[in-house]
Amino acid sequence: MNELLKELNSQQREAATSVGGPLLVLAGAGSGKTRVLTYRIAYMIGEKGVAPWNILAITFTNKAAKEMADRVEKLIGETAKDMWVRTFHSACVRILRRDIDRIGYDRNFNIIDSDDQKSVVKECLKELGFDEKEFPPRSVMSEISFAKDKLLTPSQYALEYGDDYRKKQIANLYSLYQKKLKVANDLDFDDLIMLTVKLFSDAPDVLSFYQNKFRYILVDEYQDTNKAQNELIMMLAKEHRNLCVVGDDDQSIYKFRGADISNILDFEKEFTDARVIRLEQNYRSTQNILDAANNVIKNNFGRKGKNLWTDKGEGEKITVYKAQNEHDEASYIADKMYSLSINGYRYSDMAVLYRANSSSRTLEEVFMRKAVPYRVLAGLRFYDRKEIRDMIAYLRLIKNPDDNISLRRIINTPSRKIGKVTLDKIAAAADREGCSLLKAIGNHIDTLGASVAEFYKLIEELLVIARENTIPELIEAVYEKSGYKEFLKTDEKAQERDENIGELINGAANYMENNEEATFEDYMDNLALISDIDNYDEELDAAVFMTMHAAKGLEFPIVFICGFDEGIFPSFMSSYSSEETEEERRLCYVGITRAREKLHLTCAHSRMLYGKTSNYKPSRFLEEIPENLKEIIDNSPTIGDYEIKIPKAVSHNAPESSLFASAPSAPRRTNTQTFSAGDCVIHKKFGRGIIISANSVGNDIHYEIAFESVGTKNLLGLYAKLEKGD
DNA sequence: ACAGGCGCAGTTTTT
DNA sequence: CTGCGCCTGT
Repeated sequence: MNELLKELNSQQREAATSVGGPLLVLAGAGSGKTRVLTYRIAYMIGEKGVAPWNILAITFTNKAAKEMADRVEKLIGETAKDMWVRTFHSACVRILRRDIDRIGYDRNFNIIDSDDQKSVVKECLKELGFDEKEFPPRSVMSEISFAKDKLLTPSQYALEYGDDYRKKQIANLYSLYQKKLKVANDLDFDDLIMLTVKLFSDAPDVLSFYQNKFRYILVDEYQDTNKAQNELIMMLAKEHRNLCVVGDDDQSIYKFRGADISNILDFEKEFTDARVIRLEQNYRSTQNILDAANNVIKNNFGRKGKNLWTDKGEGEKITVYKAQNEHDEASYIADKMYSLSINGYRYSDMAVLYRANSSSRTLEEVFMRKAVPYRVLAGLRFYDRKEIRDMIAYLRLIKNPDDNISLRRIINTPSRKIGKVTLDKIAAAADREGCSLLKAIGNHIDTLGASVAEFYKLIEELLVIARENTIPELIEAVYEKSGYKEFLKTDEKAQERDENIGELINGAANYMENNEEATFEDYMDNLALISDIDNYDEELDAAVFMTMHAAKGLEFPIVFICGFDEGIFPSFMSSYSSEETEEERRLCYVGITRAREKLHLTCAHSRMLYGKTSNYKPSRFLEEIPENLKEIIDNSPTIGDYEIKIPKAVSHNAPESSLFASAPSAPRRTNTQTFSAGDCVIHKKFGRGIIISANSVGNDIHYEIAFESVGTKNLLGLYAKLEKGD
């Protein structure tokens, strides 16, 4: 154990070994936070004799939970399995499954996701006669979510905000929404937290059971907690007061979804005897990168204050590229990456970060054209795909036949000719008789027509199958007997969707293999909470594009951040309040500190947004980085250029090539020699090879070349500097 | 019940 | 410029 502690610096060691009482660890980016947490747990169990089952470690994502559990297990072995290392939500599900009946709910609840939430909100809007334009479902959802984050019930919300006309309406919607969920025995993600808090306050014996169980509590990413989550932790920690929270106020970037930075800022007020430890030594980046980050973030008020340092040395300057427009910007990035790849970097060492996902489009176009390998981390997650969500809705209805929300989703998917009129009839009956939709169908089976009767029979049949078969078999049966499989055949993406459902079945089989004791219910909880399959393929050698939000917690040797323009980053959406601008600045801090060795920041003089081209000023965040840390490459048009070229060209829709052919960043044609299939060529890095194919791409030629030493590569003539071999 | 056309709005996202 | 939601016509 003492050997282990030698691997920590003195602050880290102090954080790992201060076991009793409240502790706040302010862990700067790249300061070895996860290492401290895992060593701390190992130390508690190994040295202090703390029982693993007395430990609760809370994270936000499943990925983080899994990583922490794995690392602790590596340090101390199997016994680690007795700890709870869970996300807020999965811990709450486990608590609620045991005791939610104490507060008048059914233990067999289903968990719905935001897509279902939205359809319930829409139902509510319709029933109350509200206009979707005046009350966009998205904003109603987030209002309800904020209410729950603040632990406000519909009536408390109405009391608090009822003076505001709009909020009064929202309160009505919230109330109806809640009623619908309750009838369907569904909980949304926010309910999981809020109801656990309610359970703890209404049933003190349950609370004291968990207080006694979890004598040692650790919370990661504490700056991301909302009020409800904080309250939950405070209730649990109150008795034994062994609470260690780890976070970085400068990396709080989730206010928009309810994170309350005051939880971390006020921790010392909550616990006046709290010990505070700062981890400021950074093991990730060069000093120049850290100085840039420090200089940006110091413009924020209301922070705890921290200054990252490293013993790695200065490193390279930060390159700032001022592009003419977004195409030029993307070309710069692609070209730079290509030349780095020639100089020994792997593409997977490089990332492009941006403020909003929409930025990926131009990047993709340019990278595609230049044949620079990339992948985009965003897009649809596996469980968000329509076909998967439909299958899950069937499963949820089977698990909990009261689940009206799931029933509505699938009663006419695939089409069974059950439309609005029939559904309204069913809903009216259910309302009258105070039962679920499916029960109402059962009660009136003879009057609702053949297709409804057939649907009812289908569900009954599936309920039997669920009782007698394994989960993969059940999903298979749902897929076939519901007619979904047949229905997919007419879909344009038939094969892909079919494969996805195959993947769902595989996943279920895997889950059951790894969790032999698991029930259908456990599997469904797992589906609801582990909503993204980890398809991050580390092996694939491609540059990765993602938002700065998505990059939190990751690091790359080479980082490009694009869109450093006022209005883009910081986004004009956040220009109304200084609070929001500060959150943007924290996002900038997160982005910069992802880089290990080299950072490129780019802005563009003009860019097209929403179909309109306009001019932009460089981001204030660029100005906040001191001159001596930056190396500026200015490719923005001079005044003369700008007046002569841009307006005319744009207004006449000139082809891109005539506008930008002379852009200095465009690769210079140093070698106009071209080759065709069968020719022997020599490449500076890959050596001798034979051209397999040559296809012109724009004004360039795309070669597929079989090299003697490195195998087949795809290269572009303009970049590859090929010479004739013999 | 569904396809096709129009009009409008437009960050970030885990569970 | 997109994508989504509503409306209309079959």
